[in-house]
Amino acid sequence: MEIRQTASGVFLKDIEHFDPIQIFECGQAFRWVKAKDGFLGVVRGRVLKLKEIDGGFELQNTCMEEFQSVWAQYFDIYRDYGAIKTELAKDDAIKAAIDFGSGIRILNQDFWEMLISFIISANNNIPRIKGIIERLSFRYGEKITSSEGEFYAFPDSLALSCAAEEDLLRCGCGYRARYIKETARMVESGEVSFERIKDMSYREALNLLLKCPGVGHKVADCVLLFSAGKYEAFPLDVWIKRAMEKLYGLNGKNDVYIRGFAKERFGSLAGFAQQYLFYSEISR
DNA sequence: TGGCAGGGTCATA
DNA sequence: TATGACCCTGCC
Repeated sequence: MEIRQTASGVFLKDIEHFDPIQIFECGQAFRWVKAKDGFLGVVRGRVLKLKEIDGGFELQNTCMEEFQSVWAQYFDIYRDYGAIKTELAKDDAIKAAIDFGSGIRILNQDFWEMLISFIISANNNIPRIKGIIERLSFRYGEKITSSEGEFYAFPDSLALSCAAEEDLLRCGCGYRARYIKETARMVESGEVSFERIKDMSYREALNLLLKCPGVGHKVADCVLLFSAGKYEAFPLDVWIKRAMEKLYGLNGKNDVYIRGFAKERFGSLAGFAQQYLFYSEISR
């Protein structure tokens, strides 16, 4: 892989296991949109454009310094996905899913944004989840003016803890409005924070997150996997259940059993397995 | 055009 | 441990 500064950004050449469509559509991110000549994302108060050119990818509206301090970690650039896939593919059943989503990477996203985004995701569909997040950002987030136009950052915890429930309802949050407000308060008070979560074991972190209203096992696993590097997390949703039933004959087994099965089979790589299975399943 | 299902969670029994 | 309700809206 070669990384170099260009006039318009940072160019990545010969990067393996990297497919923007798969990365942005494997269920982990809600704020990337397809533009006419690439992808536009609002990430940590910044707007990034990702464009495929000359057999590589250019990250526009950024520089080398910011690449090293922000984007390399965000895109998980330095992780050896080849090794992960080789290890997981020892299990024949998941091989096809890995080949299908071979360009997936697990993004390192903002803890607070993931927490609220996945509370919103409960019993909801993806287009609507994205719409709610956009409206919350527009209503409560900082405006970002970039060469690509005007965007709005994801609102901070103070903004949402102070928001009127009525206004959250107007953004389309529905019954999740009070969960968002209360969880925002818990984050604002420091009761729940990335600082605490990051140094905890997976199990401890899970138990802390479960104290937040609107956060069950699945939502907590998403937050831990997508923002805290807890790769043993295995978010178990209806899609993954379907995939696991088909691949491993787990029909009729309950969530506890399926999670135990995944832990046994995928171990510390369970989160990566989940992403390959999810993307493969929703793409059928 | 109406009715269903949707990246689950929570309360109740 | 198992059901049903739940805001709202895409989508068939």
